[in-house]
Amino acid sequence: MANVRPGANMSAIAAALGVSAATVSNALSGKGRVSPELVQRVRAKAAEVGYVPSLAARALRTGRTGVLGLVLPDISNPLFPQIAQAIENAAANVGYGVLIADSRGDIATQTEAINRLIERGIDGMLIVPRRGTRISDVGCPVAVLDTPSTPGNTVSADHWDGGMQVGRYLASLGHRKVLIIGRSPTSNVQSDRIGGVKCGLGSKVECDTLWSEKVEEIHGPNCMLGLAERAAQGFTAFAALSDLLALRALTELQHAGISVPDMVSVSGFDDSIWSSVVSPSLTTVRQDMATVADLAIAALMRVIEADADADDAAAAKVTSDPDRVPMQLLVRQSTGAPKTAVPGATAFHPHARHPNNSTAGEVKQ
Amino acid sequence: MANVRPGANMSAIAAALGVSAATVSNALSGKGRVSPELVQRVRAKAAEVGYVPSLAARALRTGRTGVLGLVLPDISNPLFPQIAQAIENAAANVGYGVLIADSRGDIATQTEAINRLIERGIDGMLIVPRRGTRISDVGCPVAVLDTPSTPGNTVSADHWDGGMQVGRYLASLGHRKVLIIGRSPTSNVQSDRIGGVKCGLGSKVECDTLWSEKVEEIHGPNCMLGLAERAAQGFTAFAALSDLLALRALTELQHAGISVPDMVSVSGFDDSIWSSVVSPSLTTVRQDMATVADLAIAALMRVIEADADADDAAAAKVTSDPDRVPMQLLVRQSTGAPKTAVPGATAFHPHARHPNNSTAGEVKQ
DNA sequence: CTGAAAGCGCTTACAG
DNA sequence: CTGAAAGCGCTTACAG
Repeated sequence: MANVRPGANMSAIAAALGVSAATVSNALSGKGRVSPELVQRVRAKAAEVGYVPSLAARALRTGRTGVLGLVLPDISNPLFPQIAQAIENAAANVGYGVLIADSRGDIATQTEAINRLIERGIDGMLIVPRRGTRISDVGCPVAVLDTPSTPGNTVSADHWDGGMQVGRYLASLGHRKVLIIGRSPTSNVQSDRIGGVKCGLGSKVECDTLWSEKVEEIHGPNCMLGLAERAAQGFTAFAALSDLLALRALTELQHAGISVPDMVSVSGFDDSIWSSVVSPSLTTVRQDMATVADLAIAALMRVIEADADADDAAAAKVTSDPDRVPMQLLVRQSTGAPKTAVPGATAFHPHARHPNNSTAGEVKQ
Repeated sequence: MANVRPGANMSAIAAALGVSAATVSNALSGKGRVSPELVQRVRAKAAEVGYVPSLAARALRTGRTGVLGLVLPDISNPLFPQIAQAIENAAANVGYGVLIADSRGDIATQTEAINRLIERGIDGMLIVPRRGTRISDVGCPVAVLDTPSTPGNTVSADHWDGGMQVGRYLASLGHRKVLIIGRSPTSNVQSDRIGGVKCGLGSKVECDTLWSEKVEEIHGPNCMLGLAERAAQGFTAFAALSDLLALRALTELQHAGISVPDMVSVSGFDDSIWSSVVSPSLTTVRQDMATVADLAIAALMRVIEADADADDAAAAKVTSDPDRVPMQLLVRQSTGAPKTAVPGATAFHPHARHPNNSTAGEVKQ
């Protein structure tokens, strides 16, 4: 009696209409050949009694649950909300539910989480893998998200292209000495972004890369990155590979009395909610997560259908090569042309910008 | 054949052992009285063949799916990752899965999302309600998260107490003019936090409240909040009711050349990942989300069990009054004693603080 | 302590 | 175009 269904099941409808349950099933699913007129009556009755199909029964019968699993490396990952929202929506659009699992940064937990999902009988799985994880055969259709250079099974935005847009844009503003700020060289996403940035900057721009992870090994977590010194060395643009790093750069520079964008420019990646709220708002690159999600779900659906028809069994996988989704540069206030005279870190104008920095004038390139 | 189960079901195990399926079921669940020796053999066989129970079949039989629904007002809510992670973990600990649903800030979508979950046969639901939403009878056990002043069915941290800790701390530092920064006066959470802050500050401290929503109505989204002017008026501490607002305050002040915490202090709420990464790192208040989640799940379990035993049917609800979870003040670098001379917004020392602002020395009060 | 039987609600060949 | 029947894999009274 834990169930709160309005009560009516197929048999009830069938009885009420004096037909068989099979006919009700066929009428409702539109599969079997039922007379249009009967279909109408069945539909009407179903609506009348507030019929809600039992997904459990259907799952038992068909072997498909209509549920997908979403495995995240670390739910506290700032990009997670965007991913989860996009996936949930894309799945709902094709009638699927989404069960979440968190691997808490731990690879053992990731395996555990995957197994729990499998035990729940999910029809397919979306995995945002932990860095350095190889997703092996998990025994159900899998789509891997967000690591474009991983071969096979992968759906992702074109991070390299996003990087190129940033590089080109900074070069066009006249920056000649750019510091790229990444977290870890082992991240495929960050590698792709860096490659793009460098390509976009071109060979005439001097550029160096700073890994926050390495600085932290020496100075501890969330330490200063020494950006004031870099600015003094003549770097006029700081291209962070995530908004988290960009925010860190922005506040560190401001803290040191270096005005953004008057003295140096800062940009990020991901268009997280925080990037538009800070002052000055951050120039960033947005990936079309909705499209990524749609592609991932579509790929999964293809495999699931194929699995159901032919008997390819467990070996089936999402086979399409990385689907590429364009990225979009959002130019906001944290970037601008460099000063002709490279500034030291002392003299500047605190009130150089007008207090009203509405983002209404956002430019999309 | 969409199923990838290792194959063996209860009948297979029963056959292999020459016993009945009922016995296998009883042995595995530990319910029926089966001889210890037989239990051993059944367990061994199950492990040997890699038996995975069919949750679908169990659900059909028992009317319980072992799945909970998590309804979120807006997945892009910065607090969502923490909530989702805590809930997923707490649910997994009691053998439950978590299906997510996003109401995308829309109240119609929220209803839709709730219905979708119900149709999937979830055993219970956790709702982080949209502001101003009244969660009526949804036809399954419900626990409401995060709005402490909502009566009944609610589990949440003690936001009022968190506010009081901030207020007391700022007063103890010597601040005598404090600006509270909230988003919207309609938020129950924010109201509670404000009440606490004011109480903690005591009657001798002058304090004013700024609502970002109201400022934005005039100046547009993400506009400046006019904090530099407030600093000039003598406000020395800015107590934001969320880290998002705190970050906005921090960068706006820095942007205007006002040094934090040398000239003014800034604090937030929620301990989001961003608050520890910026410079100076933000003093904030952390709620013990794990405990909130545990309480919520426990309350839900209680109702679900009761529902299964007695036949209280659909009316059953989480009845316990707001469970109170303590909040924890994390003192970081964005707060300090006020300057004796209230500063104007011009002269200050850009390099007053040492570049290495490791958060290792975090103080917990 | 163990087993035979019924049934959860659906879908799917197979007859008619 | 419609129906009778079997069965997905489990659990739960009920006998023995």
